[in-house]
Order: sequence, then structure tokens, then C-alpha cells
Amino acid sequence: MSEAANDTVRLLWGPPAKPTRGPKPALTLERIAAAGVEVADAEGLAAVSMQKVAGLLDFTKMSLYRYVPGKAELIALMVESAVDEPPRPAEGTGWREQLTAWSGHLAESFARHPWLLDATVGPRVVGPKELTWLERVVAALDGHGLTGPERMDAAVLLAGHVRGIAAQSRAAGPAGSPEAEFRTVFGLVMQQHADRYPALAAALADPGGRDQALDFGLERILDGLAALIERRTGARA
Amino acid sequence: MSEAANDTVRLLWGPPAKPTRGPKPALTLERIAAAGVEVADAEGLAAVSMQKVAGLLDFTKMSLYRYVPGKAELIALMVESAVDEPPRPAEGTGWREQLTAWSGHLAESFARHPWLLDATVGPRVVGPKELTWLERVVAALDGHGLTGPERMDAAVLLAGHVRGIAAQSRAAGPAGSPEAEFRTVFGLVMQQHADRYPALAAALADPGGRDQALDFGLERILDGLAALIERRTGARA
DNA sequence: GAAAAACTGTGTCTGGCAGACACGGTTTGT
DNA sequence: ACAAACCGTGTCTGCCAGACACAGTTTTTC
Repeated sequence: MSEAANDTVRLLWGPPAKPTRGPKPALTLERIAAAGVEVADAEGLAAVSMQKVAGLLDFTKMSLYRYVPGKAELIALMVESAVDEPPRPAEGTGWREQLTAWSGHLAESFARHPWLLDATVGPRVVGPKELTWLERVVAALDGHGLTGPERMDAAVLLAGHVRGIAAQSRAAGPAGSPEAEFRTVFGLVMQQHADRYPALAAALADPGGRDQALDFGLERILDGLAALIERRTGARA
Repeated sequence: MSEAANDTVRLLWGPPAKPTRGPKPALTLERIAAAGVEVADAEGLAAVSMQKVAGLLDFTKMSLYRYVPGKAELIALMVESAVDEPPRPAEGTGWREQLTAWSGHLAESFARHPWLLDATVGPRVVGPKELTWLERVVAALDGHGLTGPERMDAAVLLAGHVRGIAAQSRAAGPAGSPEAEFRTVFGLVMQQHADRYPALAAALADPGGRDQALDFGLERILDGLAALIERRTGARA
């Protein structure tokens, strides 16, 4: 295993502390991660630099390297720190309700920390809290006739959908935000090229309650899963 | 409209050239974008710098700024250059076949240029080719009783799924690749903490044909859409 | 108790990056 | 012919990640 991955695993999964010789560390991984999250929440992931995070803690940049091997590991810690605990499934609720609640809570995580979208693209080591989210989906689908790989695939499907919705709503942004401009630009472009995109223009002209995207996709996915479950349990009953 | 967004729109949507005074430009937007794509394909999006792209064309970094306002616009051009044309729907095929083909081709685009995942996170201006992909999904769903917003939501749902699968298969990587290490690490971590993630451990232990994730999710989504369409057209017939 | 070992925070340095700006050379319109 | 416009370039600033050496502090070991 490469040293980088090894270090990250130790940071995310390893023991919380280890008493040693030398002077007592003035910082903790938790404080560093929290400072990073603060910067990312305020100015986005791109604004997170060793300089800024250290400055927020009134330390020099290089002191951070005593705690964290590099920036990638810092961001891994930030992700693990910012992601919420997945909701505990309420007693007696079916898989459908559990997955609905799961999706809503995950969407809220992304809404609270939009930079999570940027921080969680690409190959990386996942932390304990993040893995718990996956565990919950798979657990909710236990005992309904799906194979192991199918349960995993279903989890990826759900997570992908929530991610996509989060990306979309971040791109739209609240009214008046800098991101909202892209909506305006999109509108102008569509207006000028409506002939090239007739179906798209028609769909956009059609009114109807917006901001249903999360629920719409979720219902389709759950309907699709329900159909499969029905087929499976029906066939084996 | 901000100047940055305006510039990007002009680059992506504007006229291909405009004869002027001065010396003839030695470069074209196409060549620059192609050089950027070459770098990104070989070393990833993070390795794309003005230096490297210019060097590949045997020019200095600053000369690129005569063609492109900044790096963000360069990447927008790269995306528009790297993304494939969406497949033309074959004659007489239904919406389900069309969307299946669409998803497969989009997944291939991501497989050919994995950095597209990194380049298409966050608010940005989309180009003509990219918008054509969206148009095709919406067009395929025309005339089946879905409202405009619903057709848009369905498109986001599909695109999000393909994206998620592309991200997953990139993270896994081909055997022997540097990314494959993360799979090993994941396996070790799961092995050590199987008690904390019992459902996950069980799902992973269960054998079964892998690499079905794209099709699995796709079938669920399409089943869900089919159920909705059936309800709609049945109710109005 | 004293010396050695190990660790902490820091200052300095390198190499790479995006981008601003000014300049000389080139082409075209008047 | 001349001026305007534009091209490619060299130079400069400021920010970034990270390597490395150093002095001070605390614990272990003799």
C-alpha cells in the first residue's frame, strides 16, 4: 500500500491519540479539520489552503504538517468532519421510508456544505462516518430478495441521484447569488437557440411546480426498486 | 451579466472567427482545446496548466491569453471539445431504447475522458454539444404524458446516474492501476471493521456478477419511468 | 539528577502556478 | 505612407505546496 493511502487510513480510522515524548501538541486534528471546514463553507473548497487554515488557528502553515501529511489528507479529514451522521431508521419503518429519509438527510448535508461535492470526486479513502451512510442503505434493503451486488448497486444509484440533485441546486443557487447568473445566462442562450433545442425549449416553457427534482427522481428509483423486489419475493414465495 | 460568463458564452456559442487587422493568429481555439484535452487525458485535469498546454503547442504561456481569457474558459472549451455527439435515435425505437443507448454512450464519454467528471462539477456555462445531450433525453420522453419539468427531472436523474457510475468505475480503476489500490485499502478497512458495518460486509461477501452497476440502476430508473408513464397515459386515455 | 532522544513550532527556500502589464514586430485599413 | 489594431513574448507580482534545517521543550533512560 502506498504511503499516502496508508497515512490517510491511519488518520481517518486509526486511534484518536498516542502519548509520546516531546512537547504537547498545541493543536488537534479536530480543530484543524473544523478550521478547514470553516474556510470551505465561507469561500469554497478552492479557497482552502494551508496558509488560510493555519492563519485561522493563529499558527504558521508549516505547523500543520506536523499533524497532517499534506493537503489531500486535510481535505479527507474535513469531509469526515463535515458529513452528518446518517439518520437512525425509525422503528417499524419499511425500506422505502428509510431510503426516503436517508436521501433527504444526505441532500441536507450537501446543502449545508456544498464543497462536499468538489471534495468527494475522484478516488480517495472514505472515512467511518461516510461508510456508515452506505451501510444504512444496504441494511435497509436487506431481506427483500436482492443479491449483495444488487444492494450495493442500489446504494450507488441513490447516492448518485442525491449528488446530482445537489450539484444542480448548487449550480442554480439562491436568488441574487453569484451562481444565479448562470441561470440567467442559460435562459438567454436557450432563447437565442430555441430552434436547435426544440424539445428542451418546450419542456422549459411548460410551467409546473419546480424544485421537485429530488423527489421526482427518488420516487422513480424507489418505484423501480419496488418492482424488482416484488418480482423477486413473488417468485420465491 | 458578468464579464467572465459573457466571455465564456461568446467562446462556446459565438461565431467561429472574425477577420481583423493585425497579424494572423498562429493558433486556433480548436488546437488549444485539443492540446488541453491531450494533457488532461494523459495526466488528469489537475495537470492542465497554461504552461503545459502552451508548451505542447510550442508557444509561451502568455500567448494563450490572446485566445482565452483564463483557465476556466480553457477548460470549458476542453469539455465542449472532448464530449461526444449524442447518438442519433434510430428510427422507430421507443423511449426506453433511446434512453438506454443515450446512457451507454454518455458512459463511454466519461470512460474515454475521466477528467470530465472533475471539469463538470460546479456552476458553469454549458456548450452546444453538451446541451444536445440534454435535448435528446427530453425529446425521447416527449409525448408520453410527462410535464415539462418532469421531463427535465428525468434527464437530471439519468445524467446523475451515469455520472455516479462513471465516478465509481474511475475510482476502482483497471487492475494494476494506481487507483486500484483504493480498492485494496477499502477491502482491508472493511475486513478490520466488519462488525461496524455488518450489512455492508454481508453484501460484499455475496458473490454475483459485478460491473452491472450501470445497467442495474438504469433498469430501475426506466422501470420507474415506465410506471409513471403508464399511470399517466392510462389515466388520460 | 543528568544526558540523550524525540517531538514541537518555525523561518527559509525551491519550484510551480495564474495572471497583469508593457513592449517590439507585423498586418491591414485609410 | 501612415496609423491603428493585433500578435507573441519577457518580466513581474502574488499565492500555493512542500522540503529541510534549526532551536526550544518534554520525556525517557541511565
